[in-house]
Amino acid sequence: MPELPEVEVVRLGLDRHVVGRTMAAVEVLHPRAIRRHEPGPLDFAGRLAGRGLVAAVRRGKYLWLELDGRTEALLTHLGMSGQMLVQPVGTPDEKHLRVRISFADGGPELRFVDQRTFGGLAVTELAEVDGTLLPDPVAHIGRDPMDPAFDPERAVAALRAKRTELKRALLDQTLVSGIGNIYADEALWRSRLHWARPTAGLTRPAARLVLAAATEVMAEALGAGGTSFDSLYVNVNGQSGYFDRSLAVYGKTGQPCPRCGTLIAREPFMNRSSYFCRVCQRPPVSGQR
DNA sequence: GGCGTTACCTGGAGGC
DNA sequence: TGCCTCCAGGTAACGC
Repeated sequence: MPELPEVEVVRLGLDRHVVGRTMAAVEVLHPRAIRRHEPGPLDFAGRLAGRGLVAAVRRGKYLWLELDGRTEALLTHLGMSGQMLVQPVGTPDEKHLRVRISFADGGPELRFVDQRTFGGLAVTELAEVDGTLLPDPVAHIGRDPMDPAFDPERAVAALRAKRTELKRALLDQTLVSGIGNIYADEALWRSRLHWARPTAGLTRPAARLVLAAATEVMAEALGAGGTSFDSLYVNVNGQSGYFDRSLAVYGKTGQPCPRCGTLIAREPFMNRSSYFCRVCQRPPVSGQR
């Protein structure tokens, strides 16, 4: 599942393979893939054809390609299963190919492939927010820990100001962006905090600890090329990352905790799952978890 | 306004 | 073999 490290790997690939090139034609094979581009497929294709790509930028899990003139961008969110692939012209279409972008130089084309269609593309306006040029739909997203302007103490304060469960706050992209279910569970395990711990009453050191752990685990994952459990997550060349070999708790139900040996537990959380160690990560007293 | 819940979507895995 | 159900989960819309 693409979270911050996986999206950054894709951004690096786009920066290398498509920035500096001019789009020639855009083919939308599934309208849902551009559902956030309200004027529809014809407008989407028309606004991209003939335009140059000048930069590949990311905030959290959002990724965009700035268009020449720097007033618009091709915005992407990979959702759960989205891939941005750079493929030689003539390569057989992927089963779930949604959008194809060909280039004026006749070189490799850019393909948006998405099995579950939670992801999508849109052409959006760019506007300056807090000194940074952002697509409109990204304006409310907080800075991520890889952002040079990320302010850890501001994030600590925002986390402690919430009145909810700790994991729910970690997944809130308006506080700190880029953290998804996998890295939230790993960060909580590293900081020995239970996912249901209330943010109210969370000490400043504890908040610093869990945010530092999230930053650390995502940096390690980036170094490993991202996390992959199946063929759904790949970089622009179609290669999977291998950070999943380093995960301590995510998806490890029934396996021993790498720290104490207790079997890893799984509990339902927000229509998904939380993986944790019942001994290392003591549940909050009032929650009886 | 803040928080919690739900819909969206597809395909693999497992049970019967 | 075929059918059914469950599960994966990021985001936005909705209700309280």
